[in-house]
Order: sequence, then C-alpha cells, then structure tokens
Amino acid sequence: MSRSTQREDHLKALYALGMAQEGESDWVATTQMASHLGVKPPSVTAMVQVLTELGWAEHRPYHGARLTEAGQKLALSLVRKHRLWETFLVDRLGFDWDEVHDIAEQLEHVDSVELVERLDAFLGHPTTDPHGDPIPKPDGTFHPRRDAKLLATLDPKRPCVVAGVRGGDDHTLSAMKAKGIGLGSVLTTQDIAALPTAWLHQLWVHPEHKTDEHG
Amino acid sequence: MSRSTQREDHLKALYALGMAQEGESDWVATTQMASHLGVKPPSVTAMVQVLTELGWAEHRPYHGARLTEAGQKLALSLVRKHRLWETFLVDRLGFDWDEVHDIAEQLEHVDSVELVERLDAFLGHPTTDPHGDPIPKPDGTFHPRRDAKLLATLDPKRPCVVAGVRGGDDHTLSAMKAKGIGLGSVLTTQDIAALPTAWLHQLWVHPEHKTDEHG
DNA sequence: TGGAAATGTTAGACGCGCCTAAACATCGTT
DNA sequence: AACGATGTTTAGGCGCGTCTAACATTTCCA
Repeated sequence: MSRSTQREDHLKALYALGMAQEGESDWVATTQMASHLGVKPPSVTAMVQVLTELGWAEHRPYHGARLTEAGQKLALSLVRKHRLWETFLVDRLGFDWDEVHDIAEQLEHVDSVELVERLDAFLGHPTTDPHGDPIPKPDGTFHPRRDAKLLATLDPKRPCVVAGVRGGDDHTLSAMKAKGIGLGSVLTTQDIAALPTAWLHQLWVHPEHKTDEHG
Repeated sequence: MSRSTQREDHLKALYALGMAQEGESDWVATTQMASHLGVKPPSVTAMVQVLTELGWAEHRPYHGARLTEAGQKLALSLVRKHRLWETFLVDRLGFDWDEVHDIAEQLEHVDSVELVERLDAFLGHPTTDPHGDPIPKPDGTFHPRRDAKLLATLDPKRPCVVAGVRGGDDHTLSAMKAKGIGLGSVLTTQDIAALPTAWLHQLWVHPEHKTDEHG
C-alpha cells in the first residue's frame, strides 16, 4: 500500500470532524484529530503541515485546521470509495453492518479509479451505503438524502422507519443491531420511548407511511 | 496499509522465485529477489534477515534464501488472496485479464480472514484464477491442475484449448490478448505454428476434445 | 486584568525500509 | 594455489511518520 495512506487518513479525519461539529466550516482542533486517529497531537500537527503544503488543508496555528476546496474533493472521493466498499461487503458478501468498517477502511486506500467506477456499476450505482449514509457521486456531489430527518426533530409519538445512522462507531452499531434496529426497521411509539436519548440524534428516519409495508 | 506490506511482498517473491526455478527446494539469490521486487540487493538482504527472525525464511549468507514451512503457508495464503481477487475483478467487475495484476496486488494485502472466505464463497469456490493458475485452498493445498500440459510438451500439430498461462507478466498477457488468446481459446495447428516459441513454455493447454464444444 | 490551567507547536530522537559505497565471499580460470 | 570477476553483505545515511519533552499560546476565572 502506498506510503500516502497516512495522508489520506488525516484528510478523512479532517473531513469527518469538520462535518460532525455543528458550527459549519469551522476549524478542527489538531488534538481532536489526534484522538480520532489514535496518534499524539504533534504527529497531527506535522501531518497537517504536509497537507497544507500539498494544498489540501489550511492551518491556523493554535486554532485548528480546515480542508481547502481541493482537499474536500479528495476527501469526498475517499468517502465514496469507503461507502461503496461497505455496500459491497454487506449487500454482496453478507457481512453485518457493524462488521464492515475496518475492512472498508483498508479497501478504500486501494488506488484505482477504474476499480471504483466498475464497483459502483456492479453494485447498481447505489445512492446510500448500508448505514444509510449517502454515497458521493464521482464529481463529489451528493445524492440528496431524500426526506429523512433526525429522530430527535420529530414528534416522538409518531412511528417511523430507520433510514440511516449518523456517525455511528462499531460499538453503537452493534448495540443497535442487538436491539433489532437496522435499515428499514419500523420504530413504534414504545420503541422510541425505550431508546437511549443519544440515539435520537443519530438515527435518520422518515415517518412511517400509512400505506403498504411489506418485505 | 499495514507496515508489513513489504514483508509480505518479499515473502511472495521468495515463494514465486522458489517455484519458478526448475531445481526444486533450492536457494533463491537475493539479487534475483531484488530485481523482481524493484529494489536494490542490500534491501533484500535486510528484509530476508527480518523474515528469518520471524521464522518465515532461512538465510544462508552468500548462497540465498528459502522459505520455512511456516513461511510457505503464509505465502500460499497471499497467493490465495491474490488469485481470488483477480477472479473477482475479471468475472464480476469485467476487467480484462491483463489489467488486474496491479489492483490485486493491493487488494491482497487487506487483512481479514473473514473477508477472504466470504469472497471465496461469493465467487463459488473457484479452483483457478482468470489466468488459469490454481487457487490454493485455505489449508494451503492446491486443487490439482486437472490434465493441462504445457503446449511445448505436446505434438504441435494437435489442436488444443488454452487452460492457463504460466508466469505471465502484464506485457505478455496483453500481447496474448491482442492475438485473441484467452482462457478457453482454441488453438489450431496454424495458430500454434505462428506463436512465439517462448509462449510454448508458458501456455497451459489441454488437447481439444473431438466432442461438443459450446459456450 | 493578570496568571494558572488547558491547549497546541517546536525540538530532538527513533524505527522502518530504502539507498550508495565499500568490504567481503565464492567460484572459475589458469 | 592464487587471482580476478562476479555476486552478496555490512556500514552508514536519508526520508517518513511517529513519539516524548520542552516551549508557546490561548482561555478562563478570581
């Protein structure tokens, strides 16, 4: 594997943490990246400086880092690869959705544009991965997440259908699976009342249609 | 990608060159490994010493290196992964057989036993890869190559069917494809006469059956 | 508003895999 | 049996990404 795997990992961390925090387009703390990546802060500082020289990030010392336009585009292509591979692992190889992250993490560093595009076609150009997260298109734009909303923003008495999970680590995903929650699961009023409150901010759902529900 | 990618590459080179040379179970020159891997001889010596400490190889200074039993087992698991991925790339993603080596080279370093076994099942437990090379079983033994022989060992007047290519680099494979030679191609007496002689020692074939030949 | 606590960066070192240059074995020749 | 040609290893150094320790900045609170 190429030596630039680390660069890619830092880039992705920067992207992920930048999206995660509510204040948009804000600076991400290097310490935060460090704990996310499992390295020490000075390593991140050094790497961020490399990313800056490559034109992928900007660094405001003592304040944080942020992706440039070019860096964001690159990060999105990594996210695309990651989510396509996760889709392959779950839909075609039959993995559970909480088992695939680490494997996809490795697969996403394989360098071949042709491979990604053929994989995309093979999977039928999916628009979301097995966690319900949207898959970026080759140009870096997203298929809009149709009409899903965070569970916390809805009336908790209203039954709904799970459409995705936001920022779920393997542990959370396992816990959800253990409670029978997966893509397409129907949550009743009682189900919702029994959920850990943290999950209300992580579950993408759409209101249950009154019409048919089969399959 | 893990830091041990290089170790794996050296291991595989040792395996490949050990098989390639006619004198079985003989010592492989470090210089030979170096040119095969695209590095300088001292780098190989250093790596071979590491492999020796790990119990995967033995090193007789100034004479060469050779895999231990454990090293051979490991190398076979790499070959297995490589050939399964090549099968996936050709059979499922529609790559040509001369395009897949480099990509498979990267994919084979992905570390997950579960992944390999699921991939194997997904592909229908294939016994040979798209080049006709046998795919080792999980325990490291081979499906025997059925009754294929090297073209050079047969009567050149006898038509035959291509069953594999021995040790073909991308360039050779491209050249073969350009002449319409692929897995299952029928070679007539005239075809055989027109082939570069080197290929006679690379093409695995079985005699053409007089009976039906469809699809 | 000043100074301690928290946060982030620079300095210096290390392991790994690679390189070049130099020392060293081996082998075929005479 | 000694020599030179060839092949191989050892010595020493470099780049990359990481670490710890020391230093700098920002933040927070009395």
